[in-house]
Amino acid sequence: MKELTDRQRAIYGYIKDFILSHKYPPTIREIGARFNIKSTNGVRDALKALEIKGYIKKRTNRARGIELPKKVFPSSAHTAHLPVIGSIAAGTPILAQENIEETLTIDQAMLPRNSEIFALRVQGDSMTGDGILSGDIAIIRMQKNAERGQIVAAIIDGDATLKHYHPSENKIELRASNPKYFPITVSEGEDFSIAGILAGVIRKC
Amino acid sequence: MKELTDRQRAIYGYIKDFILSHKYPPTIREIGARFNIKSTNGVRDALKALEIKGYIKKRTNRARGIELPKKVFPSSAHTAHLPVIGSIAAGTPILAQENIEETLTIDQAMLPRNSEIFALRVQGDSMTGDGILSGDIAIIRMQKNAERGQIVAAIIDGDATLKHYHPSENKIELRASNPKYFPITVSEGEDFSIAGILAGVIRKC
DNA sequence: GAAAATACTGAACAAAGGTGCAGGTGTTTT
DNA sequence: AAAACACCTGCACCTTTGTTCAGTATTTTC
Repeated sequence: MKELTDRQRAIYGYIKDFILSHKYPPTIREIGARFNIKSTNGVRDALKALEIKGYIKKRTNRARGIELPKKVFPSSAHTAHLPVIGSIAAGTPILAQENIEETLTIDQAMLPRNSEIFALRVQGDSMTGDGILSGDIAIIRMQKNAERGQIVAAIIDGDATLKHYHPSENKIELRASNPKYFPITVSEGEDFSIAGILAGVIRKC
Repeated sequence: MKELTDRQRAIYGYIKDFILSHKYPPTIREIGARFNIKSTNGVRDALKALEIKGYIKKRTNRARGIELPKKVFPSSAHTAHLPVIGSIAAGTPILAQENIEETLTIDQAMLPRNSEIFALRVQGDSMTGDGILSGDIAIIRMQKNAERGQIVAAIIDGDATLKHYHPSENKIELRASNPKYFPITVSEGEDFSIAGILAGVIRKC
């Protein structure tokens, strides 16, 4: 990649920061205002140079048409944004907007591929035996079924809870890993479903 | 936050995905084209509803003027890349290239500010009492000193280990949180140092 | 059963924002 | 010395894009 002049580097940096913080590119006139360039054409010359040198791309005749090549955002290629669910509002789908507490960005290497993921803030100490503490964020791979013994995010009566899954002939046992809690037994037909299985844990100390 | 109608949710999802993949918001006409809405006003009604319900914001009279609240769209500027240390090669600084196993990208919200960070792959079950299992990645904030009881990454004889820090007058006790391990006692002058204190834990199941 | 909200069509208009042309002044390269 | 480049002014023009007005039909809410 060709060297930039000081002026070009400053303008390029402004564009990059602008897109990162605003989520949309600046207009030619906005760039001009920032650098005291009175004519739109002054900016266009700079953009032309940046495009020739491969730092930006332009969609012609499009408002806010500056694009950066993907490699400028290394993270976006290898990171995933996943919604963190606090509690689940009764009767809503898990990923409904009102359940989303915040969004977390993590490395895709941390996640299983080709699957839908969300994160659940853990409340309570029922799973301390598996190293899952209250306040941890559990990463959940969405799936409707689970195998015996796996840790599942189960929805019971509209509340989400992490437990070991132990199905038997006509009922399902959900076991905590902290011995002070008794297993929960769910009969078929009760308001119960599996939201997904545990794929990871994140804790901020 | 108010419930969305199916139509509104679909349009909202399109806007979100569009911004995520393009780094700029769609125009009213682009949304209309996607949903076969022939009049710009059909889209505007939907956007008006989304704005009233708090899902989007609009910059009036601005091209591509749809914005999402921050929590929906974490900026990729807010991610950090941190080196993951497996074992520590004898006599090398922790962050020496040969110690770095891989690099992890995580949300800066997960990290303490204004401090140097690295990550350590945990070996062994000595800290299970604190929910730290073998294979977990411990996030360490680099600092030379620690307070009594904190979990520190300690370097003893060139090996890194996580333990509770319990200094006394002329020796330092490093305690595991798994009762099957005895405390390690280090006298002053031994080859011992604190690499940092525990700031987080990440586990891939 | 009326009022409000949802979900559009269609047309016209206005502001925002990109493009093109005609220059100008230095500095660097050939 | 000529050519090329970096960096700029000023203005006109035109496309893109947001806004407004008028109207229709259906569903939801009170």
